[in-house]
Amino acid sequence: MANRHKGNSVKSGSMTQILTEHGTPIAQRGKRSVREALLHCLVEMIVSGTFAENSTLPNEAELTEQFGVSRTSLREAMQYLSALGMVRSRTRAGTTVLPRENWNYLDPIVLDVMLAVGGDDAFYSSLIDARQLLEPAAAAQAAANANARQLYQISKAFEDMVEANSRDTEDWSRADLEFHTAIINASGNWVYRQFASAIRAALLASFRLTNRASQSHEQAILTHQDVLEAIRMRRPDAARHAMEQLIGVARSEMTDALRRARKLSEISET
Amino acid sequence: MANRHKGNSVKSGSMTQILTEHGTPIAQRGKRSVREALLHCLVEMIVSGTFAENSTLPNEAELTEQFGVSRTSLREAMQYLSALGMVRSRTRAGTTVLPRENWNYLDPIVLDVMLAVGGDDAFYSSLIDARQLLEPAAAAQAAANANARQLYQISKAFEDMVEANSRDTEDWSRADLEFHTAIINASGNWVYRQFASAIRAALLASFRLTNRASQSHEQAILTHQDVLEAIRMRRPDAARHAMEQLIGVARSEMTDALRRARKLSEISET
DNA sequence: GTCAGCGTAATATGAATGATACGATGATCA
DNA sequence: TGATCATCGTATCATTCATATTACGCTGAC
Repeated sequence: MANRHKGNSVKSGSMTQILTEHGTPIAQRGKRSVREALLHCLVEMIVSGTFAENSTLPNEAELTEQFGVSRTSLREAMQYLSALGMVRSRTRAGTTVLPRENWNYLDPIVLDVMLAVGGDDAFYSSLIDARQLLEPAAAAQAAANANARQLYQISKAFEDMVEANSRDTEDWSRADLEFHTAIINASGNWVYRQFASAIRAALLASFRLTNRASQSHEQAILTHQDVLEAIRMRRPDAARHAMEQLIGVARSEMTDALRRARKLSEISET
Repeated sequence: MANRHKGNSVKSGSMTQILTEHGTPIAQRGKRSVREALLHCLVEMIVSGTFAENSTLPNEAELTEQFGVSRTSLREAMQYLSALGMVRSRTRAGTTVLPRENWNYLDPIVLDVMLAVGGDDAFYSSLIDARQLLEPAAAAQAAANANARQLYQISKAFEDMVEANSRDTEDWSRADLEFHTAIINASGNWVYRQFASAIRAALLASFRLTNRASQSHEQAILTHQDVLEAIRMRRPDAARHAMEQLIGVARSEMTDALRRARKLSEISET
């Protein structure tokens, strides 16, 4: 699965041009701008290993030809990549892919690709471990410090969840996501806030992996309500505990889903 | 203090050109490349509030003129900024500064500027809160999972600290920093690893704020040793506890230093 | 004959300039 | 009020020059 990236290439005349997922060159992309499409493509190729860590990328001339973009666009995409800690360019030496430990995994683009490529179990368990550490602390801080506006946002998200309960739509996901984001924001800690994107990614992944029964929605609403009430009542310890419970459920759901997914892929391979 | 940024400007003829901290235009910068200098300058102006949140920057033509750089360099810097979540460009609408909650504070450049500009107390307390939450967890994980190479790196960093004890030089800081980084890396959790840069910044800040007496070095070595031993002996709970102690000390040192710094600035203002 | 040292050429990124395309904004007109 | 169009600023492309670093080759001494 790891090497199933979207960047295929096709011989046309003497040069090979890299194509996007729909078989169209980047030049004729859909809605996305050149830079966006190119960037996404590059991130994908790096994450998937087409461009391995510590390897040197083809030089700018080759890349512009392969992708069919101007050098300007390519270089701007490279600047973005270097801000993500994925590449480093030096004159004459070329552009090299940095080791993964330098990558900014919290960037939405990187996370998206990471989830799409399908990381290993360690990827998901790291994510859930981090959530179980951070979110209870954030909830406690929120209970201690949240102002009126922040409390409202949390409550609003919860009400949206309740309302979306019956019609099991995308609204539920959005509200759930907003609930957790609002609590982190209410914590008032900018470091915790940096993780909002990671938690967002974790939730999106779990939504995709687990097809929640609506019965489990009822259960989830109760758990979320515990968190909300504790924060409203300004009881940090209660909030922390309630959030620990909530993430505990999320963890078991996630591991179950992963086990199912793994079993499924094993069957299909035999 | 908030608006004391390095980007001064001077009238020369009909146009104003922005100068760097040494009074030299970016064009004649020292070692740094144009992009680096420009980027640093822009980040500084945004963090310090010269370009306020949600405000629209001058258009590219004006900026190129003010900074004395080409449009290429400016745009590449902008790409980097947009990767940091600090700006967003749209055709015709111009490029706007995004609200702080979107910024990637964990990026070394942003952190550097943040520390240089001198954030408020909430900035530092968030940092230390996050450390107290994350590092004990990372230490526990490291005790459980670290492989031989990772253990060696932690030990090596500790030995460097011991060696640097007498000569109270920069070596101590480097070793201390390496110690904490190595533990986080050994945790095997990529989410925790994203914090390495933040912790690095926190340590650098504390080195600058607190002029540790060498007696406190002796004390620090003992505390660090506790952590190291616990990890070596594969005792997660002990490692967690030892790290909690360590960060507790760091916290009190930091708050003391901040109080002193605040008092000092009050005196100098009267 | 081999290797150390130095100078130069080749090469890839860094930076500047000019031109064109595109899309959003806001004014104009029916 | 709503559709159309002029305008302005970013997006993209093409081309050129500058700069840094690598790599090659030359020379000379041991």
